Amino acid sequence: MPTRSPSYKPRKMPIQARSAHTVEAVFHATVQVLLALGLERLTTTRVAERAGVSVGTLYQYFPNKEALLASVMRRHLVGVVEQVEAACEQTKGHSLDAMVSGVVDAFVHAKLDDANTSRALYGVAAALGGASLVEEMTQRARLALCDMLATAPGCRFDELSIVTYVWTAAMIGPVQGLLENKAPQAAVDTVREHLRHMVLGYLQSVVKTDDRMA
Amino acid sequence: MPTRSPSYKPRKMPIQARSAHTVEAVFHATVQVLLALGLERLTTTRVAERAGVSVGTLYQYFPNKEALLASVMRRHLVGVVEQVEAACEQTKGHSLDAMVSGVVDAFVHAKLDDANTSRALYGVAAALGGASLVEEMTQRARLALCDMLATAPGCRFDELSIVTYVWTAAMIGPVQGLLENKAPQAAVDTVREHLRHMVLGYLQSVVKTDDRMA
Amino acid sequence: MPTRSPSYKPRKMPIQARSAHTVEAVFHATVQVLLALGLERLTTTRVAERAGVSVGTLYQYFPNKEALLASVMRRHLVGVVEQVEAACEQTKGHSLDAMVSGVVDAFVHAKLDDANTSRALYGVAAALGGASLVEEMTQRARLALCDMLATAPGCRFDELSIVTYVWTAAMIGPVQGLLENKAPQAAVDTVREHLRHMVLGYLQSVVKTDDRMA
Amino acid sequence: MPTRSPSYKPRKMPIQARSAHTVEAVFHATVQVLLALGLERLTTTRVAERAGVSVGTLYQYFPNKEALLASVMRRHLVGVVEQVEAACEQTKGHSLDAMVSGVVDAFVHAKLDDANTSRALYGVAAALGGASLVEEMTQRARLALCDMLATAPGCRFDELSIVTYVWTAAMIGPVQGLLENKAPQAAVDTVREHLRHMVLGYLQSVVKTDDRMA
DNA sequence: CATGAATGAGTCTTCATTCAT
DNA sequence: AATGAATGAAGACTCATTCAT
Repeated sequence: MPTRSPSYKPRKMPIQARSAHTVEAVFHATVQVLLALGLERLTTTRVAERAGVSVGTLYQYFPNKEALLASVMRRHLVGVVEQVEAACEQTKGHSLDAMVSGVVDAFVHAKLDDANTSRALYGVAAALGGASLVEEMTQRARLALCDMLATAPGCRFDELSIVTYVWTAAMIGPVQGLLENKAPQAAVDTVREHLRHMVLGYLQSVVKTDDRMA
Repeated sequence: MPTRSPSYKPRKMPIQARSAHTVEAVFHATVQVLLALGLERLTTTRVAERAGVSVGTLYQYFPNKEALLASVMRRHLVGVVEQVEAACEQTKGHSLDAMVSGVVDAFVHAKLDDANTSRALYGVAAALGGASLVEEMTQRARLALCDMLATAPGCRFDELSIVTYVWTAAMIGPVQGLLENKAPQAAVDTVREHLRHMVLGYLQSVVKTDDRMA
Repeated sequence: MPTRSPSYKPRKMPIQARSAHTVEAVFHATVQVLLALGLERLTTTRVAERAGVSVGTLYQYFPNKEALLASVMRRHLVGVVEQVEAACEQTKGHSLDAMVSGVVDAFVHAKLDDANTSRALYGVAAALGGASLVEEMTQRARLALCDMLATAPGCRFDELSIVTYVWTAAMIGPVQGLLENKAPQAAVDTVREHLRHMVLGYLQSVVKTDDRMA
Repeated sequence: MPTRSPSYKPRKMPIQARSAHTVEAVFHATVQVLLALGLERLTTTRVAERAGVSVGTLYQYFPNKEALLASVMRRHLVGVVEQVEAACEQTKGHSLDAMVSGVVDAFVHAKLDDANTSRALYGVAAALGGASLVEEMTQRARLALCDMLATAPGCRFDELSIVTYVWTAAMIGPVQGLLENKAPQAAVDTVREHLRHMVLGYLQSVVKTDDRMA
């Protein structure tokens, strides 16, 4: 019987690569099943099949169904939030108008870019009891918005936390509807334009402008 | 206060009233179970128990679980939409500001007034595949908004359907969050105030004013 | 408070007439439901509905579902057996040929005359545990056949009970198939002709003829 | 006989054999339950229990209760039909008498050999709406009979399809009764003898003999 | 007697999860 | 690590039967 080789990380790359590939396949399969059959009929077996692995393997990577869904959700949300954060970072110090355009565009773009996943995940959040995941991501976004707004030249906001709350919460609905084709004429650009107007109009009506002298 | 009639036929309850009472109890129980256990663990048996009737009875009034949920949903949505429609009707011909205040207040009021149901039903819509119910009610609300906006003195809106779409879709998120205590400080009045500003700011930035004088 | 009138049979006729009418309606409805939905989906409620009465009323006339089915079954079988018995009676003393023709024709006629009921009841017998009903009716028919065969001039049968058993059992299948359109060409007359040949051929090959001398 | 290989991987049972074993157990259990409790009280759970597996396992092999019953049915019918087909094949070119004896004996033997299953399945066909299964198997048998009869020396049959129809349909009843002990004296051999006489008598009375000589 | 709402035990079927191979 | 057969608790829904009106 040969002694165990002392190398604790044998074939590290290939194995990790395989893992990564499997996880990727499972994520993709989850979205596919969600899209094709809905959350109601999403079963772990079905996902595994679609991913080309066995259920057992799926359970090697995710402790249970809920964790799987949460993972998919998290991945999507992180992607969206990161784009929003980037937009916030980039428009720091610019005009309110530029900020709003940047953020709204980033959000719409992030959602539509990954439209299938967005659509698939609609409804999953609610099923994930508490939805603290969404809460967490929303917080991150709001924090970024806060930081950005603080750099708006000549602007000051009372109740900043409410402002970011309303902004984020109000922005989601119209975009979600876009994904479901509930928006009239499916005019993505038009809706984005309107969203910009809405948010900008909102901010302007609650901002305290530093009076112009000095 | 009239004395009770001698009740010469002591039917415990008129047959029709009994039915109505049962349905009412089931509706109420559904919301209770939803609130206490969530959609995931909402069983028809559980609902029936909570309602103080047998499953069989429940199935005498609702063909299946989905129909039950849809009924509860519809009832709630109709209630909300009707209040919005009433607000629209009442502010016809008034200023944009009055319209926005009226509608926003009506919506917030309707939702918070029936807060438990609202909270309970969050997530149910998604589970009701297609959710054409929500769609239908949203249409009604948007139609009412159209009619109302058409009477705003000196105002004209291009893309009215988009305007009502964005308005309704944007208004829902912040209010829903309010119900879930996701809003900071839980300041209902403040959020309502902000919503008014947001919608008004939005409308003003997309309206074409008849600058007839000058 | 008037004393009970001593007449023990008040409104006898009308009531019995109503009863008879109700029973009739229920019988008819049972067959209809059986034909339309099959035994599997035959429910007492459904039968009552179709009969235009309430379930409660149905249960006033039949103690339970099984009894209802047994009643319908019995009625049908009695009808058929009686026709066979009559045919037996009428051909007593005639030739074997005449007997066979008489019985086969009577049986086929009885079944096809009440074809809907026959079709509907196929399968019910098996569900009526034991099917002692069928057994009972078959006995009656066989007894009649015995009596009749005993009068066939110049014929004697060993194992008469086996003969009647085989005769009855063999005759049923082909006729049942006729009802279900399983017979080729749906040629009722041809099948009947063949049945006659079959039974006659059978009897002739097992009969002991009294040698012709006087 | 080779010695068992050292079995270096003591799999309790090769995976395929396990499946086959499970299916076999379920089939057997179905018949047992049918015999002991009847179709009415046959539950998938009950069958699974009797088979020593869980319901879930049963459903891994049969999509639903109906399919299970149909499988058991088909298996039985195929077994019977194959024996009839074999008998037909073997008596090709022989005398009518030999043909009839061969087929009748084969049928009776097949049924009685698998008597439990036969008894159990009585009544199942009717519950399997449409019962196209029985129809299908009957067709196979009739086809074989056709082929066989075509080789009877000096015999020609008009309406061959009717002949095979009547033959098969008539043969079933008496044998089924035998299984249920409805035949008097339970004299299997006697009934078989009678069946032979019946069928032979039938065929002789409808055959057109080539009276080539004379 | 008629009615039909209520009952609840009993069925079929699904699916998350485990574990022997 | 991978596999996928096995598990069995749980849920949706039905329906024979009863009984208050």
